[in-house]
Amino acid sequence: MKFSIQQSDSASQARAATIETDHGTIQTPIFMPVGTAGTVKGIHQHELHDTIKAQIILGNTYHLYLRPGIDVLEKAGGLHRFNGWEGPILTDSGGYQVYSLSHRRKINEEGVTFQSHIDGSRHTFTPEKAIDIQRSIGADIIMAFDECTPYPCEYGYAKKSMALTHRWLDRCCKHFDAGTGRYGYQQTLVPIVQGSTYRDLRKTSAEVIASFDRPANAIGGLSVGEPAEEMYEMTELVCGILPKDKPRYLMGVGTPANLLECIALGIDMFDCVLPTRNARHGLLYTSEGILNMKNAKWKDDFSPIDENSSCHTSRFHTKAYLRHLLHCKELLGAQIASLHNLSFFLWLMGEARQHILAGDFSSWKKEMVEKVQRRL
RNA sequence: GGGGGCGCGCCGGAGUUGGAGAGCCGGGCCAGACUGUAAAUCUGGUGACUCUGUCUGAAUAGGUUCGAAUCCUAUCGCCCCCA
Repeated sequence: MKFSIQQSDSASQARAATIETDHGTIQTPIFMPVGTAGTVKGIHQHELHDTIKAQIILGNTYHLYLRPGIDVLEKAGGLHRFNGWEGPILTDSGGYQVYSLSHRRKINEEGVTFQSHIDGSRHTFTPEKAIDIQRSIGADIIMAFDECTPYPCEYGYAKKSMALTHRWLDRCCKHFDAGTGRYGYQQTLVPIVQGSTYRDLRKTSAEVIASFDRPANAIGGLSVGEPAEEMYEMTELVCGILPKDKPRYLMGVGTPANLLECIALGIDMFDCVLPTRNARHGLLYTSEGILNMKNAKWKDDFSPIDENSSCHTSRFHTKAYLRHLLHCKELLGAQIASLHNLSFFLWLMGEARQHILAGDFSSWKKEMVEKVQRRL
């Protein structure tokens, strides 16, 4: 991985940069669509490439390990070959499932034993195993195995959990550095800052993570229910400690406004299920604001879904038609809405980059944050 | 034409065989939630009103009764059987 900054914003911590991987170059700031089970739900690979202009997508270690299974992915020649996405892939390590599936796992020093949400079978994920699985999946960017803590989280627990995540990181790095990629291209391990919403823990964690001196760094454990202001506060604090000359990835964030605010704090990479999940549930993000496409008021509104969209489909189809599809639970409704939201998120990142390069990011951001939060 | 059965909420079903109902389960409809995806999911609302309460309500109109969705009569509608 090679990180090059083209332009740093003078009025904020925002920067426009590139991340080079063996599967292509990523222009930052970037939003990475989430493809948990080897697919960005409802989106075809050619749409990811041509319409949405995705530059990198996610996969998930826990989910891909359970299905289709690592043996299948290895036989396929890795996830890129398996799903036909030729760009870069980042895999989450399963650390988020420690949080989201907390009622079906047990955690100890060695690792985490999950009881499968599919068939109830038990599977132990150690830091070493999480690395091995991600090696086999063939992700370009591999995440360290961590514990994503819930919110709210008691100070004592947050501190112990953070220390455990740090010890696991040490094991991840040793195991990763002792191995090699299976498919002939470079893989990069990225460590994750934890520490819940406590300033002193976040500071400590950021310092520890920075000291590992990996090619990129991530911030986890946020956007789990805390107020946005707390998320910004922690992000700002951590960005002030993580090295400037390496990409910073804020995991699981967020809304369009969250993305813009966090770009200003120095974040380069984001991922979030919001654009795809909310699309399936009828919520659309546009440059003019948020609209719930299922609302009765769109019943006979024959104007385009979003006349300003970079996505042809959103300019071609009407609100009334999309509302109809969503009400009927027609698959095409979820597809169109997902295509729209992801197109918007990627467009927004592209605009942010252009304004950083042009030197007017901060004024543009202020105006945009207000617009994207309006309810239409 | 004769005989039998059944009519309650926007729809379907359950239940009610003289005594408690704005009320069970689905669906629809109306809103809301969703942030490294157990999520095409989940939550709430859905008679009216002057709304912490009050009123109306079991096809329609009468009747019996202390009391009727329940019993009786008529009318209307739907379903089944016979001709």
